Amino acid sequence: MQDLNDIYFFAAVVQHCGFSAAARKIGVEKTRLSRRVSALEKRLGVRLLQRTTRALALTEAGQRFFERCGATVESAQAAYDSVAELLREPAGLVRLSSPVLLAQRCLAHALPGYMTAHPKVSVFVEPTDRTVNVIEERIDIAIRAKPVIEDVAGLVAKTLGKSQRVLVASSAFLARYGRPDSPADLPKFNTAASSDDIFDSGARWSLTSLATGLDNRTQHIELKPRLVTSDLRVRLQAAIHGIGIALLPEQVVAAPLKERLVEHVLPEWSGAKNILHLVYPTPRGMLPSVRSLIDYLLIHVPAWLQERSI
Amino acid sequence: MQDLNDIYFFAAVVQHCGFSAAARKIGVEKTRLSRRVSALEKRLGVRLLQRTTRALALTEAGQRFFERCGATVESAQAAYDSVAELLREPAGLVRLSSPVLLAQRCLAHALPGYMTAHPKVSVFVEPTDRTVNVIEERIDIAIRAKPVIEDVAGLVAKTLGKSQRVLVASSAFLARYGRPDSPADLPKFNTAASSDDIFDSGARWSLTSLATGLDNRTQHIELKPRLVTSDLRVRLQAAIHGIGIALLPEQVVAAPLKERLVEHVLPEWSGAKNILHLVYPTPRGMLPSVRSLIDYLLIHVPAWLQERSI
DNA sequence: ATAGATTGGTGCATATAGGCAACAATAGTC
DNA sequence: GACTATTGTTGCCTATATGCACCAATCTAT
Repeated sequence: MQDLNDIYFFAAVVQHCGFSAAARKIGVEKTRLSRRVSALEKRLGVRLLQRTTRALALTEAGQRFFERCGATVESAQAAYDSVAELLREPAGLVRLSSPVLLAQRCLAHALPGYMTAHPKVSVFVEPTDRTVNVIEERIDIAIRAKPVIEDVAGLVAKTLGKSQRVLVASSAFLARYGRPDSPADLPKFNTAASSDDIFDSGARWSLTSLATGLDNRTQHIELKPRLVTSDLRVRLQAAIHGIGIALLPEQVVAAPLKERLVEHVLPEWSGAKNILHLVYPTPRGMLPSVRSLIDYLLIHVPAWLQERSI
Repeated sequence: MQDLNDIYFFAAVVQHCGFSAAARKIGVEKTRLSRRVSALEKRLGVRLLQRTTRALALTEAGQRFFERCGATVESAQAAYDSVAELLREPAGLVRLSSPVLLAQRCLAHALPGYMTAHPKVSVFVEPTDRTVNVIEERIDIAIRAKPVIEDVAGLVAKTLGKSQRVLVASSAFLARYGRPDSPADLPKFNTAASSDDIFDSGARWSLTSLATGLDNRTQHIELKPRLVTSDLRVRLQAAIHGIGIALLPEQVVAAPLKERLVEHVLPEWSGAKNILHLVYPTPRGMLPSVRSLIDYLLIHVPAWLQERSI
């Protein structure tokens, strides 16, 4: 492959009818133009310009070459312009991953406001409860709800809020298998756990007593869950249909509790709080579109969390 | 303006899904690719690639940029290919200037053979008796008929043949004004001279005696011509119509002499021989098309001159 | 004419970019 | 699960390219 810069230099010399004129226009030394064009001719093995001290004329080869050069330089300029446009203002596509329920209940209401404010931005929402690989899956911003914020190199995390997790099960399940008296009883029951709860071969729930008093402490319970999935809705449905006891965010179970589809189990104990947070690649060279959506989410998601339950 | 090579390097990295793979494919050091892409990102102010040690993914900006890069690189390749095609074989346009009469009588017959042999070559013939400026007028090959071969820097000259120049005038002219007895008589007569004969304010004919003997020498005659033109046909017609005495190539006057439109004047004296020659720019980077036409002309024009009179 | 300004090109000192080797990090492998 | 191979990156040294000053040639203008 040849040197593409020489194409640009040659085109400039032709367009401005001379080395000196071109040098002044594009702001480089004329000696550079002279040498680059000479090198180009040498590599091509053809004279592109017939030059006397004063007159400058294209050869046939130069004419042909120049006709294509224009397109090349314009094309390159278009490439630069296209990213410059992304930098000037929020524009282009932003890929956002979010837990399924959050996407359905919060983002669905919050995003329209953002998109109206930034008409040139398109947003792609990937609703998933998986812990997505931000880099490989080309996600610009991931919203995650996990008990701990993982510290991955090259990624930045910002907390949006926290959500209590509580134990629930269906009335039918409790009627049939009884109720646990304490967290230590839980391993005797069928449970539906999150993939994030998995430790070694089993799962672990860290439960904290809500009761004010001496026993305000945490117990780590090892389980052999009957169902494991990262999907909240699946775990909720499992609880509703009597598969087992599930540990779910209180915002998620608020409505089912009200409708008596499930009821609290060990209500004085709660699971480790889920920390809802944003994750995005290091802000080196971050686009305005991504920046603006992060800023928007940092304001609106916590606000939304406070005024409603998910 | 930005660096066009970086576009190529970036496109290569994306196309081959990695720095190392691209480096191997296009034959450069991976370190170079790494540094060039980094520099490109720095100049653009955006991250184009999200890179971990193993995975490589385009950012939104990188995606946009890459979409245009392809076109740019292909366009550049097309530019190089277009001249490479001219170099591979005789092809493209060759611009040829020629004295008018030579073009009409010789080239008209000689060129078809050349063009049949080289179907990809187009020839543009500029028929003119002017001494064209080869460089400014973008002439690839000039055929000239002049007494002396000018040595212009950057141009090469090749002799095709010589043509005697003889003095002619119409019978009517001679009947009316009489005949010169010697070259020294010529200034008394009206004459039609070439632009090339002009010296200072007047014109000069250098006449050489053809007679074998002691007076085989040259006389330089200063004239005040009544008509001056570079066009042979105009001078010939001037002679035929009795404007004055003209000094014309013998091939040019052969037919008119036979038809008795003109007759010889001072037949034992002849003008300085015209040297018919090719002039073309220094063969540094000469195209096959030009080279082949020069070669063809060097063979066929002298041959044509020998077998016929112009 | 003569002088001045401008053209494209060249020699030399320097600044920059590229190549080699080594590096941390990771994926595959036995 | 330790090991190997490969990834992208960085330090250092050299080769290359650039910038400055100057040159011959040429056009312009008084």
